[in-house]
Amino acid sequence: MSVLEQMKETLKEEIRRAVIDAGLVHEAEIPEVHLEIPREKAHGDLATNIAMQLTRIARRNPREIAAAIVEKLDQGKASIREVQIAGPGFINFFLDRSFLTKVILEIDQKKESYGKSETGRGEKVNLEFVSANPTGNLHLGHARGAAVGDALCNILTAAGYDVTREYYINDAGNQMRMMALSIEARYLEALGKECTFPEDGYRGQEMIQIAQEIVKEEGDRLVEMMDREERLSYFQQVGREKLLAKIRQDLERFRVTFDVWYSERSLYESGEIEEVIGELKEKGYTYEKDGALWLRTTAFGDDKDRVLIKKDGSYTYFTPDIAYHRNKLARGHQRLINIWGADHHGYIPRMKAALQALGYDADQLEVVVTQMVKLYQGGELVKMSKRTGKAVTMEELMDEVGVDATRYFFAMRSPDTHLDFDMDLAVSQSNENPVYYVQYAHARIASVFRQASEKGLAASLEPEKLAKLELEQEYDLLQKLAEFPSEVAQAAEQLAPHRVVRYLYDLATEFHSYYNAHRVITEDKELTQARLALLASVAQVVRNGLKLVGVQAPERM
RNA sequence: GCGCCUAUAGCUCAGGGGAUAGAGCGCUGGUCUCCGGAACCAGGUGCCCAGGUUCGAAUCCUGGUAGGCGCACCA
Repeated sequence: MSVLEQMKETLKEEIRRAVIDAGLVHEAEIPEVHLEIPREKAHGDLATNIAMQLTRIARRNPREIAAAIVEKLDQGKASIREVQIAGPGFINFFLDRSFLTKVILEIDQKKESYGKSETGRGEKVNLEFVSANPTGNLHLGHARGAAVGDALCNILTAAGYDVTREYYINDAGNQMRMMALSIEARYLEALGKECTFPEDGYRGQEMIQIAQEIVKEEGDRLVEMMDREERLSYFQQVGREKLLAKIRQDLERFRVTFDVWYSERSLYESGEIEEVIGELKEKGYTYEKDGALWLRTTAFGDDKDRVLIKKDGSYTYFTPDIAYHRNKLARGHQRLINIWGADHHGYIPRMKAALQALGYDADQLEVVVTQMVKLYQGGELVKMSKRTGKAVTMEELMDEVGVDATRYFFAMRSPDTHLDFDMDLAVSQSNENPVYYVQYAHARIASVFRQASEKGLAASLEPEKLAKLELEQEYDLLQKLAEFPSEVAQAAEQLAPHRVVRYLYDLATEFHSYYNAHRVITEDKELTQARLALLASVAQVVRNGLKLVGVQAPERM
């Protein structure tokens, strides 16, 4: 637990005790004590609304209640410098400044671990994201999913969850055949043979490229292959490998890696699909109609029942997916988190229904839906079309915008905002671009340290020296640094990576403001050493925070 | 028609029961003998509409309106 968290716990306990001592209400009636950081600095470092919450039970006006509580409070116990009653009945606490310099020691001690917490208590969480079909390259929307998913994994891990990062490979089903047909057409085309492109084929450039590679590697020997099915199976196999390799390569460049790449096909091979159908039948949630096997998902709030086995005997996409989710749970994950694009959100109720039919709790599956991304370039909306395969690929995005800016821009917004991605802004190396603003804070500090070491100066952690940090802005910075672990924990609880980005931006703002107003390296050696210690802490937290969202913290830029 | 997401400043977005609703961009003016000006400081307008719950609503509920996305024996 961080120093701030410890202090808050102590203070909460102290408030509870004071409420009881004041004889306001019975112990069992006390609601949970909330401590919040007030927006307004004049309202102290921490505030509680407990007096207002108690109005109904204690049947007195909140300011009176607050006064009674304050009277019983032992201020020394929780590093409190001053207590005020304000507004409708808030109790505002002002912290003892010396307490806050402790955060510098804590950061120095924990280094890259500062920000971690135990709120997740080691709970096993499976986070599945991207999971794009191996039928083409990754695009804009996948990039958002990758940025959000990876940041969430990092944040949940930091908050003490045991996270498995997983990619589900849809390598079975119709789309794989379509992929093979598309490559076949491109292959024949590359050899100058007559062919018609399949109507719903994949028209992306990558298909042409793969076909050309195959021509290079195999020549025209596949044309001679008498058995077309055999040929298609070859294209399917090779296409899968090549496309998957490219996906993996793009993701790695984007700094995203997975613990598990789970193949849909393996569920066919292991018999788990048959198994799960058997289980659903056994539990009585299936029925036959029109030659198909249905799952009664309406029993769990879905709009309509869903087909498991089509009348041609094949499975719908849904069926292996049920087996897959069951598999993830069977592997010991208490919690499943999926990152899905908005175009799949209609799928959520049936998946939750299926899990309930299997006897699981609907809440064990949480789906973070990332809304659509609109790309703007030169002030114009960049049009995309799935049908023609014309779309901005993740690779192009990385080439043009860069990984840092792309990841920052996606992580910066709440997943459920409909995002306007301004490429000109993301590319611009100017003050308009928020990525550089945060990175610049880090580079600037690194620069100060280079200057300092030339002069033989280094940070000092001696309490007498740290006590020289007496400016209001230094105090604010220290407090901001102290909040970092709970910010991360909150981002984890709310599955909201943008909170971390927000925090970093605010921290950078406070730092830049401070840096502009005060010199770090001065004639006063002890003060210089103390300020260097403060800056080292800021740099460490910026680094740790950027790491969570997958953005680099440069020493120079 | 039904479902999900969204609606906050000119634009892009935070805030999601509490005290005077914030930030960036853009606009205007200012800071620089000094550690990196990709910086800092100052200045303006705003919670889609109507009801309801509450001591208190931008926040929760209901009903509208507008936009996005879904509504397959496709994946």
